Amino acid sequence: MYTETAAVGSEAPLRASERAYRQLREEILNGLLAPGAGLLEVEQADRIGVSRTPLREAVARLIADGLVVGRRGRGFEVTDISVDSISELYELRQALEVQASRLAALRRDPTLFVELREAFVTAPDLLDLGDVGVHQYYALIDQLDDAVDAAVENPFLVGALRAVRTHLARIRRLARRNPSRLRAAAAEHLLILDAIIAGDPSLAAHATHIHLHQSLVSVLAAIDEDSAR
Amino acid sequence: MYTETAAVGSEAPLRASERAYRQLREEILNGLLAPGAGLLEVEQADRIGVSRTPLREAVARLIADGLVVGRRGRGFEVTDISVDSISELYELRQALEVQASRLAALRRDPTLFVELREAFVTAPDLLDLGDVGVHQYYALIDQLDDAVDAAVENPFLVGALRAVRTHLARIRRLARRNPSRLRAAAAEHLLILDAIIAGDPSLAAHATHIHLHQSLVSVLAAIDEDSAR
DNA sequence: GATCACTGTTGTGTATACAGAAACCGCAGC
DNA sequence: GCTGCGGTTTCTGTATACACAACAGTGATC
Repeated sequence: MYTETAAVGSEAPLRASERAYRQLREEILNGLLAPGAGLLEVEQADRIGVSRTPLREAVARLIADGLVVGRRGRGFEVTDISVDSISELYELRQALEVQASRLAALRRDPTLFVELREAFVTAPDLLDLGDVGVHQYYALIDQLDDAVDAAVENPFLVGALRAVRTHLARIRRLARRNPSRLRAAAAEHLLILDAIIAGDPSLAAHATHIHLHQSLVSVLAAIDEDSAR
Repeated sequence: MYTETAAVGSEAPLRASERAYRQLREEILNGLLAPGAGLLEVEQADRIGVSRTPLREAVARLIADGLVVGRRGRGFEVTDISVDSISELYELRQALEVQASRLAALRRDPTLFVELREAFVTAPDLLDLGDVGVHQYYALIDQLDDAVDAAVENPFLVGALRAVRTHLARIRRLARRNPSRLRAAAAEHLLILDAIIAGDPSLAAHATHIHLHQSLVSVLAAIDEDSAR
């Protein structure tokens, strides 16, 4: 469920197992270690520069995260992403995010969300700024996620959401969204924010439902396009 | 280090780390290791009869399960269950089970659920049979859960549900339900089953929502009673 | 020419050794 | 009596050694 990551701010001398975990995780998420790639303990331990003991701990955490599966017999491999698994992930995501939005609308402190709303109003302009703008746009979404998480105040729910977002990050790499979708998404986010600010849980839930539906449709279309190309 | 391989025919020679994991998990779930109990690597490794290496792997998995938290500095401890955390868990559970019921209603093969329905019709009679009957009743609920899981056919969602059920098992120990609640629950389950059999996702969702609401109310009341006693 | 058995190699699973760090205890100082 | 400090002890984090199991390659047999 939630693999506790040590506090970020203080750069204490990182444990070897933590280093191995972060590096492998990073490499899996950004596609450097491709889905289905077979990994061997010794080989990876050697590469990362730690001994097998901490590497094993790292792999155990990755397995718990669902990023890696143990292989019958020998070694382990990076879990692969099928189109089916994307729809499945979104079914879970729907359930969690809808609930989160609902609870956020009930428990939010409006001030933070009002601020975020202002940012989202001007978000579409970011998309004219090229790659940097898109990056800022994604950062804004992360802020929204964080704000919702904080408002929800539920470790179980937030933990489950975090797990989903981990897998989502891999999917995002598969199908880069087009600007028109991002513009539409900004509008949808605005609607969700309005509902949360208004303290209307039902509206927040439905707005989130719609947003995720559109998101899934767009992701699947993008992947379809890519594979047809 | 010998593991009795031939003891049970179907049992493959269990790895030490797996043994340690199962034993610790079991002991946490049935309350033998109380919430907040502080555990030391060496001490536990010694007790279970494995070396520290596999024990550490087991503890890592327990942390991922959320049953255990690393302690600042030294050792680790069993996560404790507050009344707040029960409500929080149910907020997650709501989201997941409602979605699962909805999807089960869409995808179910009716035959299995019709069978289950028949069993649930006579379930209240089990409650007159004392402890054995109650046990059978719980087994029936497990069967329903399994049937829903199978029908949903979504590893992500089912995985999240499994995690929730793990924590649920601990809560069940805190507040044993009274027979009248179990009788009411049987009726609620019947409603859910009917909705799934009818292939009515919306009804299944709402029936599940209600069931879990009642379940939470009853659990909280039971705990309140116990603590007042 | 193909299949099977045997053996060498490689990799995992586990135990253990060692270093560094955090808690504990006692003592001195206020 | 309480608090701050240093030594001691114990525990964790990591590396390494070893045993067993799985795979691959070679040779023998049909």
